[in-house]
Amino acid sequence: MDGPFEALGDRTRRQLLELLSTGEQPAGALVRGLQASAPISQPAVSQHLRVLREAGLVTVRAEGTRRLYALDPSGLAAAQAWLVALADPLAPFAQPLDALATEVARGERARRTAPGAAERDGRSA
Amino acid sequence: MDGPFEALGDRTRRQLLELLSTGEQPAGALVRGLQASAPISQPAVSQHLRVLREAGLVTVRAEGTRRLYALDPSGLAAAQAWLVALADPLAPFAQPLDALATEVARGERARRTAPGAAERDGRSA
DNA sequence: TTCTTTCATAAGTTGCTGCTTATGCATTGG
DNA sequence: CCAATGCATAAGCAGCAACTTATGAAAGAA
Repeated sequence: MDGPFEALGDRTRRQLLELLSTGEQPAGALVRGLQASAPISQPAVSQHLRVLREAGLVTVRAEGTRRLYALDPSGLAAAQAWLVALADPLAPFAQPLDALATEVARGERARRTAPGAAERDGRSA
Repeated sequence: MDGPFEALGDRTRRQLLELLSTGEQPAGALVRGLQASAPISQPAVSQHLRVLREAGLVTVRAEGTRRLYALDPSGLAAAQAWLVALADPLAPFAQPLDALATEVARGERARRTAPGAAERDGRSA
């Protein structure tokens, strides 16, 4: 299991990504976040995070005794690129990443323009 | 197995979608298309097509004794919508389809307008 | 130091998923 | 009519993927 789509194929992992969409979070917070929906063990979450990491969908950063996870835009862009290439017959699957990178970059810029978006960690609202 | 991402999680099914990106095709052509890459049986392909259909990623149309398959844009848009919503903290997962539709539509237009000269103002990547 | 917290890994089990062969059901053609 | 083509479904099986409990390593607190 290596690709982004294989990682995205699991519901629990998608839920993890949704939790991370609010910003960088330690593994423990993610465990509690998932447990709010359904009973799951800490090792199970750790294994899911490993899959997401190897798929390039999240990044990890050690801070003290905690591991801070965050979305990896490049991995998400790769997945989006593939979907965009599918819908567009003009773009073959040679190097869809370029075309998508443009698309994503534009979205980024548009989003940065809007004020107020900086989250440190902390509990979700 | 019901969602689009579950369906996209399989490599063979993604290959089927790539084959369909060139346009509507009968099941038999898809079988031969896959068999060009790796040995696979006709029933296996039929089962994969069933999954894609139930996930809303492809549509079927009977014509005589053939079944013509085609990409289902709505299903693909739904998957894209989710990915875009992820990268955009401002858009919760309430109705991400609207926001994404806009984004995707813009990309479509941009691509159709200038096939090849995409990076006029963008920085190199 | 020892205890606690935070997280990853090891090992083992179970259920689902994707594959196969065999078969059935339409549609077309002789 | 019967045969052939095109595709779906049935049944069964092997492999993997996700889960569990148990354990260990690293960093801070007492």
